[in-house]
Amino acid sequence: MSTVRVRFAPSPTGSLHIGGARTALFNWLFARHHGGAFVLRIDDTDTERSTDISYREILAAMRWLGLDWDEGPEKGGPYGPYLQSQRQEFYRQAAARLLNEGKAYLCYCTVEELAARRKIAQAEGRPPMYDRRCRYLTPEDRTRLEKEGRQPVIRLAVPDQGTTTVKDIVRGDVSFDNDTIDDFIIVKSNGMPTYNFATVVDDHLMQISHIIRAEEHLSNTPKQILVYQALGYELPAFAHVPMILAPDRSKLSKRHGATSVEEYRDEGYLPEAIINYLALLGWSPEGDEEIIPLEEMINSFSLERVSKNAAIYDTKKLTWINGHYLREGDLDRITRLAVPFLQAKGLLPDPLPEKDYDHVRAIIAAVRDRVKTLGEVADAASYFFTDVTTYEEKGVRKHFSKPGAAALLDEAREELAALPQFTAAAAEEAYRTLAERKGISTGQLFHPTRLAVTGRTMGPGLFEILELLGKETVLERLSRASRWIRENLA
RNA sequence: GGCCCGUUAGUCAAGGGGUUAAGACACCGGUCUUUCAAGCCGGUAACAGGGGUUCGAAUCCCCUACGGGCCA
Repeated sequence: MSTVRVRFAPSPTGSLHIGGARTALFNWLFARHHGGAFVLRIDDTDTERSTDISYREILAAMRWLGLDWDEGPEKGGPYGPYLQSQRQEFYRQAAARLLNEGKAYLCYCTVEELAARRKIAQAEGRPPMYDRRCRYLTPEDRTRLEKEGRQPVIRLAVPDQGTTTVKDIVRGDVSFDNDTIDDFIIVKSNGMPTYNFATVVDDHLMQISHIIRAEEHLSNTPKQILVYQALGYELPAFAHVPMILAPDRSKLSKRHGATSVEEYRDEGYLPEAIINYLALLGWSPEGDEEIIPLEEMINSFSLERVSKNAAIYDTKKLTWINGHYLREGDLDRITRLAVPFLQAKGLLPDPLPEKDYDHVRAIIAAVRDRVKTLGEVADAASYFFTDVTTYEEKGVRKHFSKPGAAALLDEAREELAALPQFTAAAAEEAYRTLAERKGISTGQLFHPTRLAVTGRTMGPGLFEILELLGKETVLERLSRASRWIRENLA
């Protein structure tokens, strides 16, 4: 079996978006499944749009997701450099060879001329393809055109008959008639290679065995195959994975809300949740499981089980998966990840004093069952770190408005104040005894207390909250609530 | 416009000639509970349309529609 080598080749023109991350993940899973190499290559040939910030963001996002590359930027490898902008010499050589062998030619037509001819062709109902007029230029023509100061492009001499078939692992054989492919440009007038050319040269030089990429590249593949053939390169295997679309079925873009990995990270999604969700978008394991540990993903991943149809990106399931990992994840790790979110809201000092860590961890343990993201942890836990100044209106109506509500809180406060050991169990016992003595239901006592100490009607178990808050705070909040009721509801 | 790909519930998605057409998210109901979640139990909901082929089509073929992509 020949070695599996795959690559992910993003353009550094923005942050790593969900679609790119999914493509990267499929490549990564395929490589890990086969014990092959996952290569990261940066397609920065578009010097206008490529930025260093984007480059760094993409690398950071890949690392954050855990998609480590075996060869690539900041890592190196035997087939570098891994930035296309630094590989000009390879493209130049390949193009020169094609020119020499008569498989490519210089074209002096200007963009304006081309546009004009295209317009005419369309008006006459002909396909707007390049008419190949420079393919058969005489040396005299060429000198004349060059004297005019024209900067030539290099075009591939495409056969005008026959078909080119893409053998695609996901979609089967897809054929294109060669006469629908024009003599496309492989090197621009500024000397830069086009995508269809550079990618072939690099994939060959880097010994890529399987090209796994988004479906939008399927239509470009016959052109690339023609380049492979002209250059005498062996063809890799192709696998075009379906696109990820926005809820309105259009291409995913910024106007659809969060679409980049960074944004999800900042909202408090866990990398393993994003990986898990993305894996399920376009691929399905054989069983019924939706929560799939990474190991198992690697074991069971195969391109044969990648679906053909585009998927609409919907965050509801992602959020559910995230909630799952938040609940099940190692508590220390979740705590470490949650702390920055609490600090960002000003609920915790930065850095967090070592002595406070256990307390914070206990709070995270109490609230993480009822939230879906780390961002929500901060909301859910706010009253542990800041005073309660307002009470949820619905709760006030239900629990504070009854006659005697304030007196009841006072009474409860007395009981708690008398406790020698302020623990959840002791508080609960005191409360149950008090409720019984007063002949009221436990709820009639529990609900107003919860509202008094948290300002809310929902949350973790009441006595867990009391213990976490500590005696002093609880007593203080009970008196404050009692006072508030007398002042506002009397 | 030409070429290419696709179409199973709101969403992901299994199923590839014979199935009561899986499962998950979401939604709704029940249960548990001091609340809210989680968990558990249950429910609503789908083969784009039309022609073939076949004893039999979600599954194979053709057309149409719709969606998407590529080329400028």
